[in-house]
Amino acid sequence: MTSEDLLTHLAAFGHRQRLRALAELADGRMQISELARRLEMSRPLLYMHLKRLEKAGLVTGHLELAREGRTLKYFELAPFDIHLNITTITGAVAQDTEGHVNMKKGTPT
Amino acid sequence: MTSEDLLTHLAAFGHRQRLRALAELADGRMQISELARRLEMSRPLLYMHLKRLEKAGLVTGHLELAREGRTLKYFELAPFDIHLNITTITGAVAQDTEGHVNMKKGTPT
DNA sequence: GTCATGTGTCAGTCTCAACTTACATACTCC
DNA sequence: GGAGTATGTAAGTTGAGACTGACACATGAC
Repeated sequence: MTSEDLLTHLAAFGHRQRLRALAELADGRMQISELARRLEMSRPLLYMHLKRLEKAGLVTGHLELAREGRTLKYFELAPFDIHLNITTITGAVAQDTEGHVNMKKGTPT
Repeated sequence: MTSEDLLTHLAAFGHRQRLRALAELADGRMQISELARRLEMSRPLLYMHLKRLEKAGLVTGHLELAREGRTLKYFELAPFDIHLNITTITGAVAQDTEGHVNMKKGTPT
């Protein structure tokens, strides 16, 4: 894991509302509007948080058609378990310095 | 661990320069100025980062008098190992809701 | 048709962390 | 007395993330 990835994860975790959202999803999948009501936050705001969580790979979302034809978007937890210790950190930072020549993606060959 | 504590830790970790500082300190203790030179960042800026790390309990700093009478401040790693998984998060969030009556310090009676 | 529900997004505002520059102090060596 | 190095801090700028409000669209029920 590069420090880039590690920081993406840490940034995703590092907010109270997102921790609460993850905790809610621990019970099972839930649709956005329902989750917004439970967390008592505006839907656009929750939407932003969920996007961030999804980008980090901590949750997954997918649209579904309900019986009535209405489209509902459900989010559910993705499994994760990050050990935050000095070994993880030095490893991540080391990968950066190793790849400092091609820190930008691409140039694989 | 409350979510307050968890967020403090996550915020402390969640910055590239602080990860680099932690990685440097993995080799052993170091004084501020030396560390600033190695990381190629301004001393006040590093100072701020170290304060944040110290507040989260990830590093410890202490002044020392060098032979020449000069005061040097050394920082060294504190042991830490946080498992970032859904159990940790739900536990932290649960502690918040338990104490939601007196989330603010004080007002005990 | 209107009303209620759902999703998706945009244009703003606002707060705070990050960062720079500058200052003060203390010590050593010349 | 400098000049050099160290710590500690304060004032100011800046940029990103958090947040609100409003809009668009679709569907079902009345």
